[in-house]
Amino acid sequence: MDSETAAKRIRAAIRAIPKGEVAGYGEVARRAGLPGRARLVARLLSENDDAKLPWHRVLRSDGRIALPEGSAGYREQCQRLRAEGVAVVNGRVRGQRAAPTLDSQIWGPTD
DNA sequence: CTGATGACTGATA
DNA sequence: CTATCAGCCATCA
Repeated sequence: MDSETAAKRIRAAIRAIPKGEVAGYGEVARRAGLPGRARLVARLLSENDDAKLPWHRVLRSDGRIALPEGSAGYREQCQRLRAEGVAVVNGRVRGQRAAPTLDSQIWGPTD
């Protein structure tokens, strides 16, 4: 599969994240059919230019904002998440993990 | 080809 | 809880 397809799948996976929910890089990559490509997802977000892409719903595996605290992107993500009803405290999303909340919510229990 | 780099992850102490 | 370390993948000098 070429990078174009991979990127397309990843964007689709991110777009599938419902408002008010969050997902981890690894989860997104896995659901995009690209297991182990968490860093690829990160690279895409760093280069993404699609305003329709809810990149702010993508967090690290520990439920933390991936961007460095104080950076513009960090504040942007925090703000957007809170605007969607996601409780963000000290750069961390309310909840111990990010992705697990999805699996049964978005993608469905069976999968 | 080799090594460095990054919006990463999991294991271990 | 934080700190280190070792994988991992794609890209680039």
